[in-house]
Amino acid sequence: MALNASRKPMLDGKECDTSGWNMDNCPVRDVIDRIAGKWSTLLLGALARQPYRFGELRRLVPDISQRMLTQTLRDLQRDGYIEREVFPTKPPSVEYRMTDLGRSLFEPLSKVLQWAEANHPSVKAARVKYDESELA
Amino acid sequence: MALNASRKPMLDGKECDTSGWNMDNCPVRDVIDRIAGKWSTLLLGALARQPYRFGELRRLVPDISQRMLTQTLRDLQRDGYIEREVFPTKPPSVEYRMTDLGRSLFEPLSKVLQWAEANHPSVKAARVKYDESELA
DNA sequence: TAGTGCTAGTCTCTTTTTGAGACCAACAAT
DNA sequence: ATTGTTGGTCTCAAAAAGAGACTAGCACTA
Repeated sequence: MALNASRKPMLDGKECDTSGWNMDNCPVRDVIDRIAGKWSTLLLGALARQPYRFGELRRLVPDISQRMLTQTLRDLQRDGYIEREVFPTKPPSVEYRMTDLGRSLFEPLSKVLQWAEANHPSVKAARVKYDESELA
Repeated sequence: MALNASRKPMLDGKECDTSGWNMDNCPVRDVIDRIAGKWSTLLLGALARQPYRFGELRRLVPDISQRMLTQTLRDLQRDGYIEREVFPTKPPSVEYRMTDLGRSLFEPLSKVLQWAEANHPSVKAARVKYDESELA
């Protein structure tokens, strides 16, 4: 197959698809960069099921540091995906729960998660194949 | 609203949903952690449209360093989402194109991207609201 | 024929991000 | 009196990412 020499921009009518992504005026990056963090989807997945308290989330995701848990929760809250409520119990307890916006996001996001679970074997196979061809 | 005191695990039948996410035996994290990178979705979005060469991608995403472009492309290739083909032209040129697995992933992923574009105003509004309540 | 530019990277250095773990105050239970 | 629990913050070390110089071989130009 030859290298496509006549490479035109190919703006195929769909302006809202991936056609306007050249620079940083792109709103998609602004949103995606936040939910693309290492822990964001994980916490969103947990809170999509039910509300959790800080310590519960920490126990649920054992390999997250308190620092990143605090920070990620704050970022998710700032973007409006989760809510934070403080209860005046003896040691004050804090509950995190998903907002409507968060649930609306998690709908398409969960599809990606389901894809990941379903296609994990294919990805692992691709890695093995790549690594074998590399060490040659 | 009171703090939900009787907090049972609430394994509601759906085992494949977000119920098995407690530890690192989770295959979802293994897949998601790779496509959750800062540049992964961006490059996937570009290559979903058409194949591109290294320099073209660099020009398309001006604020990525060559280092991260190389590395991200390699990671995406290793997981089987994209292919790399070298053409023996005078200065050798390299073309990157999406695989069937990559296209299969991009189907649900593009839904999240569409969500991001559609709900960008809501997210920006949530940020403003949060920042205002913080500086108080 | 010397100079310049193009290709797709790599190498090194600096800056940013993340992780590990100590520390906090108040109150409950032992 | 000590220990544990709450939801964090703070500091320091390690890892990751960004910036920019550098490479080789060939084409084009002056």
